[in-house]
Amino acid sequence: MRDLDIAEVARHSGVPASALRHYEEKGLIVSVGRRGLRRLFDAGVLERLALIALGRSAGLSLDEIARMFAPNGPPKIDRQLLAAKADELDLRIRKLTSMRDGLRHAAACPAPSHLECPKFRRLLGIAATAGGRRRTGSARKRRPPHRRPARRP
Amino acid sequence: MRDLDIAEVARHSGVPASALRHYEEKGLIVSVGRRGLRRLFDAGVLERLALIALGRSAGLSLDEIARMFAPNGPPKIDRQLLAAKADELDLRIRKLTSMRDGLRHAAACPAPSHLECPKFRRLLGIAATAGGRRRTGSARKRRPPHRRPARRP
DNA sequence: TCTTGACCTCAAGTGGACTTGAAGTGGCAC
DNA sequence: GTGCCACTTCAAGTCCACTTGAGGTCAAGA
Repeated sequence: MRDLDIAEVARHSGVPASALRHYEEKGLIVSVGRRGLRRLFDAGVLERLALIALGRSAGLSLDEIARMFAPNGPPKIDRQLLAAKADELDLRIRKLTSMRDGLRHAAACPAPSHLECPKFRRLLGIAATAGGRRRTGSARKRRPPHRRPARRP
Repeated sequence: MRDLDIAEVARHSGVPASALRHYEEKGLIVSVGRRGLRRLFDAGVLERLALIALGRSAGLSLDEIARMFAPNGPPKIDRQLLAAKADELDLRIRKLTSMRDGLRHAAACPAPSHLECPKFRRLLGIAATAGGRRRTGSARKRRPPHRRPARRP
């Protein structure tokens, strides 16, 4: 199979060229050369992109996906990570399912005010406990703060 | 019930004060006065915050949630929006479910390379079609671009 | 009266995954 | 030979829901 230039890869995969460059920068894909300035990719990149799409829709970050790929070789998938992600997904699915059911009910509930409907109130409870801060405040890199000139009195 | 100051609301609701200020700025909650500088909230704000949490975990943006609240009155919930969000959730649940199953399989699959496993390859197909760009490129506000000085030859 | 410290405001930072703009470059058709 | 134009690079913009920092204020306790 002939190598594909970035436009061809974009066309075949549906991934915009800017995203492809971004993936390359992050080490998720590798170009095999150039034609002029233009990147050339091995046809195998399409499979790799499918794999990336898979990871993304499973909720993996690009960094996590990158960790699954050996530097240049074939994907070396970490089974433990996979299983853990599956469990995570399972939890998310269950939360979303109660949300969906609650929402459906709320959309159809005849109670004059939702706050008077016991089902709705239960939903509120679910949201409060199961709902989530997504940002878990974990290990965030900090940058030096900005300064503002002192206010004149 | 006595009015609550922001710290009390934060304590009772689990929502950080900075977020409460943010919500007030966005019009999601309203403070009923001040004690000194300190915001005071009606106790009803707690119910409202539960409602907000509900909306958030259902995938609504703060703006969407704001639209559900009458300027000052009780929540006026848009049943159509709710139903639509429920459908959206349903779709997401289904995607996540195939992902989860695929992931589980991949974690256990004995094939030497995942790419050789038919199940895994099917999963790749799902990811490619069902997977998603979340950013749908819809009506994004643009700001004037930046300029860079011309590069010297 | 003075100190304390939790609040206040405003502006800017943060993460993640890209996208966009401006200016430069080079293969290819003519 | 030359013009086109799709590519290139780099930096900065975008979205969203907050958080953070600096410096200011004031109610309450000592």
